[in-house]
Amino acid sequence: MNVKNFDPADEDAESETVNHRTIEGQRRRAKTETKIILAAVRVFAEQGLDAPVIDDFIKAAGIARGTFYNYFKSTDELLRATSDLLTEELVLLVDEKIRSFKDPAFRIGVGLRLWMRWSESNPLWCRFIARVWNSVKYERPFHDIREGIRKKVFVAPDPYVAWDVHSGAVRQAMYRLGQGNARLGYGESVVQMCLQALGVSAKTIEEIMAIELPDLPAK
Amino acid sequence: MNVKNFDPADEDAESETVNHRTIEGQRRRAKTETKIILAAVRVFAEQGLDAPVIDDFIKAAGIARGTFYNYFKSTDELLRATSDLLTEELVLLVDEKIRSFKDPAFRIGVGLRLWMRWSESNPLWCRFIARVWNSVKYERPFHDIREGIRKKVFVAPDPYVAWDVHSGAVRQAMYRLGQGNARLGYGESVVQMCLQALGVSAKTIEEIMAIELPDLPAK
Amino acid sequence: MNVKNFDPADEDAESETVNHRTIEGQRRRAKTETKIILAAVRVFAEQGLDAPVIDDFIKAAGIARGTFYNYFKSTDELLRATSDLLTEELVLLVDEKIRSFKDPAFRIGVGLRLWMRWSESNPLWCRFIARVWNSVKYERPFHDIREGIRKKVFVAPDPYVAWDVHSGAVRQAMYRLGQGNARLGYGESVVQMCLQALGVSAKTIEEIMAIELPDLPAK
Amino acid sequence: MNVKNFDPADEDAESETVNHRTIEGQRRRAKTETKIILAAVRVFAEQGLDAPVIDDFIKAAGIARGTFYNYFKSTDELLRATSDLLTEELVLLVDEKIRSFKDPAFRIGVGLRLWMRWSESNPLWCRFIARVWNSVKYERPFHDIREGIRKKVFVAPDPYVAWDVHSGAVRQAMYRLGQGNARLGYGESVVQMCLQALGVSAKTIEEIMAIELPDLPAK
DNA sequence: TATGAATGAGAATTCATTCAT
DNA sequence: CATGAATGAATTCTCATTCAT
Repeated sequence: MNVKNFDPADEDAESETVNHRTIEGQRRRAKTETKIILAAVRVFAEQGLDAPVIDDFIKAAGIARGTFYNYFKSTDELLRATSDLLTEELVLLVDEKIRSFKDPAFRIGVGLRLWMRWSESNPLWCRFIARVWNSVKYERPFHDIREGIRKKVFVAPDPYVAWDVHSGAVRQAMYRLGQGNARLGYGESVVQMCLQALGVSAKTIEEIMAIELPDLPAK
Repeated sequence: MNVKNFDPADEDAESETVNHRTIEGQRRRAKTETKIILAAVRVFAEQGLDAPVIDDFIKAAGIARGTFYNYFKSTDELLRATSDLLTEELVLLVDEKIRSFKDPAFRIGVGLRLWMRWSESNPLWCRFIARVWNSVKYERPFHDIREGIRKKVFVAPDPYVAWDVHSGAVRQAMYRLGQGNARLGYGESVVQMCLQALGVSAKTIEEIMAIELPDLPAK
Repeated sequence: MNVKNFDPADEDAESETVNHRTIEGQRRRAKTETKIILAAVRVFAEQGLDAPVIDDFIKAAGIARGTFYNYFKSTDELLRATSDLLTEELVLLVDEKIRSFKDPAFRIGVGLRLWMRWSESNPLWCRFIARVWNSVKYERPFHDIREGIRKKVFVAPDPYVAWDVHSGAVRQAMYRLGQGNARLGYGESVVQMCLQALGVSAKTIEEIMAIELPDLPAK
Repeated sequence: MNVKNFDPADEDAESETVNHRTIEGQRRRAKTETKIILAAVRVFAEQGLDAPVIDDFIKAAGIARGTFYNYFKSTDELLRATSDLLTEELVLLVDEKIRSFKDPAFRIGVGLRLWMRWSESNPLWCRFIARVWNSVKYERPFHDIREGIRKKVFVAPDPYVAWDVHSGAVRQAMYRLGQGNARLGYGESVVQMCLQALGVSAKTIEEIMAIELPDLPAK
């Protein structure tokens, strides 16, 4: 999770990102490309981001060496595509479910609860996402945090610090879930502490946690 | 004083020679190892943590190809050793400075302030530590957090979640400082938010932040 | 004639192309493997069986460094493959020529005479075979020996001992011929003594030695 | 087992060899040298003759790298020394026990029986000896064979062929015993077949096998 | 003599990339 | 588009040998 830099200028980054994603989504349905990316998820999750070599991907995908180069010029490009695909789905889903909340604390809180629920049922996904964390592009929460600070819903010296603390905590939670040794209810506890970190009052936290979550579609 | 053996003839020239050789050997060994690690710091600084190859290290250290393998089996092992050396120093320093605080909130808070101050003047060090974060052995803060929760100084569902949120936030701060684009005072802000995350009251946070830090020895 | 499928449309261009690619690939693969092995024979001949390094083989075969590893993991594996190729030829030849003899003594005797004649004109081949002796798979002679003992044609406590004595003697003969300092008629003498070792009567030995051998194809 | 060449001139080789051995035996008592050689036996037996590197020997012997070079210039020199030491003991023993037999068939037969008995209780020794076979210097049996042929005790076209067949058979027996899967009485059977190979009559073989062997000193 | 750190030439191995089919 | 054999630069790793202590 990375806010590119400390320059608060690019307000419209979000809409562009969404647009980009949709188009990519279309193009990517091509059978072979999807096959490669899906195989890549496993490979990256198992071996990390630097270790795997092209051979690992083609074996996992069951394609020929040359075929790989018809789709990706390097493992790095594949990594980016994989990361995009895996994030896209959840990001769109979460953003849609929380659109109706006006209070940024509720958007952050409920959004994170949805995120954690998804995560808890996909350790492999967590392992992957924890590894690529700093190159994942997902800026909505940052904007919520900024808005929350402006509206005194959150207590923080500035939105960048708040974002780092918040996203760092979530990333570590992803890592933990990826290891598979988190206790039951771990995700909800993480959400509570993240809200507490943002200075949300105990009462509001309680309200947020009481909201009944909508069902997520199965992965 | 305990004299093992009354007969001085038993300690002949041979055994003294052997002893001398052994000690001398150990000294030389330690010297070379340090030389390699110190050179590695430079190399990692210049090239990043993944790029350098063994050739880079031996050139920087001014040693022979084979000598490298007498000490480390891979660049990864070297990275680990380097990190250990770099961490050890700060860990000892911090632990010593905060020993006198009885309140775990103060130990965590002041300890983290010292940690951040050091970090802010060593971006390279931050890149290192962010990279090897999950294999760094530093358990004192976890014990402080557990104690703090028990004593109701901290508010958290359980110490493991609190630790994940806390350490995740710090790690992300390390990453940010390693990038070199944090604003002035970033470190102190991170500390405040970490304390807030642990449920420390605003007043206590203020007290902790008001404590004048001792000077750290220059790196 | 069996036509699997009546509808010729099922076999579209794609599958034919794939099939063609596969066959073509296999052909090329076999060609390169043969090229490497044939070059290896020369290299082993010039340098002996232990000295040559991978570089020697790739230079002799005129292939790239990496290509070698597409076929063999080590020089040892190459040695084995080379020996297999070289043995196979003679084994098939000998077995075919002696098939008509009903008496195991004649099969062993004539087979060995053919083997020795071939050996005497190929010292290099002898060095090879002596080197890999214990991993050569050639079981026909053992079966002949067992049958011979059962039929009282051979005199031996048990077929395993007989086989060890017999094969040890032949192996040593291979070694001798590989050294290149055997006298004229050495091979025939070895055959006589091997038959004598198996307890064949002088008269039968004489008969076996009197048989005119068919020509062997030139190597 | 190697008779250097086909030139029957060096009649006095034996006495020189014995003399040489005795002197070597004295020199070799030096503690460290013996330690190295004894360790080398294990190493060679386990790894073969080409595979082991100096590191293997110094680890097995528990000495320093440099110390090795105070005694041997190369692994090859060590191999020769090891081979000499291991052969020497048995060779002297056997030669002494059979000195009284006037008939070369009895010398060969009883000598081989002693050799096999020793071998059957030392699989490690067999493995080693099988590997170095062709560089072991032991010429007494060759002289016996030559004498036996001259005296019509043995039936063979010439002593060199007889020697090859004989020594090849024994070597293979060493290999078999080294594998540890020979049946009880294997050694005696090998002796019988070796005598049969040399054309000794069934009756004489029986006599030779009936001789009660003297005890061998424990290894 | 014994030690073991240091050496560096040389050998083994990997792996991204090309390309004819 | 798919295939997979071929490539060779880059890198890793081994190991006999030296030498100061």
